[in-house]
Amino acid sequence: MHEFRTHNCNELNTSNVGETVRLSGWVHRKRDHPNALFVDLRDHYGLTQVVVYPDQPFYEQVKRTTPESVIQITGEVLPRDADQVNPELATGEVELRADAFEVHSSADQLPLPVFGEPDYPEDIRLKHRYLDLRREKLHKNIVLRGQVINSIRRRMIELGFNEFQTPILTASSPEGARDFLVPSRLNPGKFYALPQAPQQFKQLIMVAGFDKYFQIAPCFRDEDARADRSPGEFYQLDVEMSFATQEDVFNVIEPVMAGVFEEFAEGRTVETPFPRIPYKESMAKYGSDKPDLRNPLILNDVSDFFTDEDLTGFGLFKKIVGGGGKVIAIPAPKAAAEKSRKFFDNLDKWAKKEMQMPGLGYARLSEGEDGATKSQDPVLKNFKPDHLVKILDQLGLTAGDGVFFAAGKVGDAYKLAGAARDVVGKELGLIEEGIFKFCWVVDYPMYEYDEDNKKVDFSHNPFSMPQGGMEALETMEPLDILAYQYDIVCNGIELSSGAIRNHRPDIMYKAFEIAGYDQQTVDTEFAGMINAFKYGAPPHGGLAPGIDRIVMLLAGAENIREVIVFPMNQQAQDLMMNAPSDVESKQLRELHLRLDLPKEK
RNA sequence: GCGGGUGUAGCUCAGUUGGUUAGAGCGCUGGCCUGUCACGCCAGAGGCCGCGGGUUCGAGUCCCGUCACUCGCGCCA
Repeated sequence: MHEFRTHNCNELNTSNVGETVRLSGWVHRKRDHPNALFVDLRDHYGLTQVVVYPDQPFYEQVKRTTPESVIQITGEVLPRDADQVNPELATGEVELRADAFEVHSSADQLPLPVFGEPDYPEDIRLKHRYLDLRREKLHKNIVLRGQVINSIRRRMIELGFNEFQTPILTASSPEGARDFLVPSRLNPGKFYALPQAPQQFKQLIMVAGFDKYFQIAPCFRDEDARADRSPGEFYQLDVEMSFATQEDVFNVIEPVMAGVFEEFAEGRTVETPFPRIPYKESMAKYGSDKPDLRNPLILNDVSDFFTDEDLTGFGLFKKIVGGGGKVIAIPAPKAAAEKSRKFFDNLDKWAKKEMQMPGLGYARLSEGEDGATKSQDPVLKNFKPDHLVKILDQLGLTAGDGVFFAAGKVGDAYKLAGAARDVVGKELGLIEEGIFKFCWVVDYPMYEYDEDNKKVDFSHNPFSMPQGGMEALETMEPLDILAYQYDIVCNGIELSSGAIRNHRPDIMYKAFEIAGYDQQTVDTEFAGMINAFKYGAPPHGGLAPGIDRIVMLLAGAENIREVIVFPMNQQAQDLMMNAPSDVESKQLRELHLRLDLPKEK
């Protein structure tokens, strides 16, 4: 007989009755009765009920065994009487009678219970992650993560992609997010950077002629966390292919994404094909470049209705529009009829508090004595009747409906409107459930105006090919130039960003020139890549869907920590391993570093 | 860096207008119970009410500060 176990805890059934077997696992629950002590024994696979009778010499010892201790039971598999079968359990038709008992490891009082699935404090969960990971939901999420990655890998290999590993210690890049830096011992004063993504490497792999590449790649960015963004590190399905148009990339990746989601959908619908939404349209309709298409609400630019105060009797919005701003309406169908005034006031409060905006206007629509739709709320109260009919007509709203107004500078107004669209949709219960709604967001602008530095800068990825190529760069207004740049969005979560790359040195220099970088800067900052492109580079493109977010969606998790085995907290600390930590001064000396810490408050 | 929320027993939470000895469930310890499977019943142990200051005759409760966790903003080519 095996030293530890002959079966796992999800395995025994009526066919094993009469066999003498051995199980090892954790003490999940105990139920103490005068005639018998029941122990639910748990391992990775499941639960088995062990019954210990009082005539056993180890009876008292088992009774005193603490939950989560690791024990081993050897004994005979017994059938259960029909009225004692537990249909919830795979092993519920049998139980294991303990004839021998051994403790592998006994557990102290637990900082958090394993049994049950209520919420526990995040810091305790993270500090004792190994306990948290024993809990059913989290354990399942992590197993799912492994399965999703296996499925992705299988699909990519079947499509002829080659998986390579790229360096973890690489060079800092001036573009993009803040780098994690690693000091070089052998090169005093110089630093490696952890890759924000294997961006340049994958393009060089194309230049090297490997044609199709993928990698489940670790990426490192020293930026602050969000619910769907872990601090520090995350994984991407990094993909690049040669001689590929944007259409080719879509045709390869869409079935992979849809396939993976279908494989793990468990009854949820995956809508295909993914609609394609130009960036501009996405901003106008959803106030976001990651629209949640489960939400039926569509934004409406009503700025023009507020230009004439004689028609509106409302000066505030006129002022905003006159100053180049926008007034964006968020319809709230049936809200006036079904929700109280508090609902509307709370959204205004939310805009002020959470979004740190001046406020969110609203109007509730009701039927007046003459049968016409009216509003007693400030924004629409003094509208001339004809004018009111026009704006309500454009909004498609009538008595019983509500409407919110986000007003301000163009960027602010759409940002607030987009966020409000999410909140209103949720509050009104309009978000479709049990479905994955994907889209490609396409035609991102190549450049944007950087208000901070008062200059034109790349809006996304400087290595993207501008639509129209060199001619566009030479003839068009920079801010009007689009890029072959695309995102995959699912249920309002940005899953992936990608592009057809700029593989032509001449176009590259020109593109950087427009953003204010001279040729020499390009030559030094992107030396590896720009040099490579001078020796024959294939047209190529790719993308990089976020693995953690894919698993998060499939697991139905609200937070990305729920799909990461050992995540860090919001302050990018690993509470279990105590990272980051102080180091010995010897280590610093070897690295030629001296600390210059901020003064204690 | 900024804004919001939370912080009371090992864990989840309640705690009235500021008023006696701060409670419940789970867990723990002991006892009882003829087979449970979220077993049940009885008893017990367990509290720097996050921390520091203030107001007050009196603070878990009010005020100020601070810390921790978290959500968002900034940031994230």
